[in-house]
Amino acid sequence: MVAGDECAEKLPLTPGQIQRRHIQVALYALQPSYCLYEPETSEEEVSLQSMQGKPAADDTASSQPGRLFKYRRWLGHWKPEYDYIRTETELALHAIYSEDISERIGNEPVVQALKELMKYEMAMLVSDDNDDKASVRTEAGSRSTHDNSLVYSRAAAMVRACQFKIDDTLQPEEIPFCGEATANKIKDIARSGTTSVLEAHRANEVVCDSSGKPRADTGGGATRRLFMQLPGVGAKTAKIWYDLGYRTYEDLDGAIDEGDVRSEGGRLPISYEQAFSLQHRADLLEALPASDLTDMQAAVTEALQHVTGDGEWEMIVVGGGRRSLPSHDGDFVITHPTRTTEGVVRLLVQRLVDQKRLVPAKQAMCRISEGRMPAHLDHMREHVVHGTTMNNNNIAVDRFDKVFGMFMTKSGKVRRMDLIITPHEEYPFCLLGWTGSKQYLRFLRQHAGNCNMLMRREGQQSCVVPQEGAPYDRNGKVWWPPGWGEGRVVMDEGDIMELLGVPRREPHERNCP
DNA sequence: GGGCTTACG
DNA sequence: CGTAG
DNA sequence: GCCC
Repeated sequence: MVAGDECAEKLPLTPGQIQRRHIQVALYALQPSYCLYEPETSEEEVSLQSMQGKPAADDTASSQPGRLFKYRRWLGHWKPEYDYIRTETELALHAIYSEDISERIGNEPVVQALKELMKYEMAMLVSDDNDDKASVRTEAGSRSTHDNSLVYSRAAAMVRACQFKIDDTLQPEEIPFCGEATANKIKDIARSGTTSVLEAHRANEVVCDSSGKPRADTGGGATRRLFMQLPGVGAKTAKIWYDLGYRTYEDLDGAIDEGDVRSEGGRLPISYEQAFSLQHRADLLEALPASDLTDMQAAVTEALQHVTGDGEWEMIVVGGGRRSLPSHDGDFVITHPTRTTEGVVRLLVQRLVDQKRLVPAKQAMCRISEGRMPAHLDHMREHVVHGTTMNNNNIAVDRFDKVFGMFMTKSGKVRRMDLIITPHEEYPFCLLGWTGSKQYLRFLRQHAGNCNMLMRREGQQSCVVPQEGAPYDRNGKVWWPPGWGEGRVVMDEGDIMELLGVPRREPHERNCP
């Protein structure tokens, strides 16, 4: 209580004011999109801008109506209102990302090749402590492997959504996020099934950039990616192992068998978590059968019942599993319609360990985190105080209590399991955030950002959800998106999409790779 | 020319 | 450093 | 490497 009072003293705005302001900022910026569905409001909008002395030409110059019309073949259809979509990102959210569809059209091999390229780029992503900015800037274009992986990820998503069969006549302007360099790679892949960079990675060779220069630290892609498949092994460790000359899992086994590990004065640096993953790699690299998910569900439900004495807990599959993809782990969101979720994580983990269903933290990866994010709240207040907008519009995947651990199935297999625990009010946000896909969320975040929309809730403060006060337009009049009004609250993921002005999409339609 | 996540353990 | 969507 |  004392802390709360101090907080209120320090800040000129109450939480209610902060929240109201954000809704105002957010929905305002969304208005132009919505207006197109209602032409008469659109005219109001324009005249309003002139009245406020804002050059209306500013908006029209940077975004000509119909600029994205060239992508109609990609999208497969076109509606008049799409002429007013301003960014590729927003258009991307109107597409459907379904593996089945891209398979049927025949583009899935291209998707898989681009996805593979993306993964190699992630494997190359090692933060070099000793690189000065000069070396980063020497070449125009590809600045870091992270940048490259983003390019491939977006390209793979665009190809998966593409409604025509891609061949080697592809032009860059036919697909969003595909410039000349990416289009050339896609054409290679469409023609021959592969491209030079991909072959280089597969052969553990050093990779060249688009200007033909060899890129630093790019050797060993295939091996490093192999090592990275083990839970607890990231790009850095994989590179270290590769540089030490290890090439296969058996090489690592051998080092351990011979006691040639760093903790015993030997060569191989390997943590106990990593050694566990290596030992159980056969289980961990397998796709989970559905029976494992029900096994997890039963064990966790029992544990929740046991530690809280309550049988009303809800637990649903998220992640790739919810998007109807085979998964290498079990992801679950857990919530309760009435009870507080506070403190449940630790009790839950304790019970699962006692029951021998979760491998204890001393033997393998078992990370518990509690999502509070006080720093972020302050950050948000800062922006509200200064009337600026925030750039980080995450649908938080981070603010929930969670467990990343190793589950023992009844059949004796080891499986990665993630549990995310959320208060009931935040359930739709949690579901959306943890159902993904990663790239779908990137598009959603970026679109939210373009609209100055905030996609976070902090406790009782809602940023997107207009359940604690009406939003206003620039006249100071109450304004709602179509279909929304006083008293309507976000009930599901679709409501969040609607508030962001994008079509509702089922989980299996969010499979951007 | 800047952005392309972030916070936790 | 590794983790998650 | 592509978009804003």
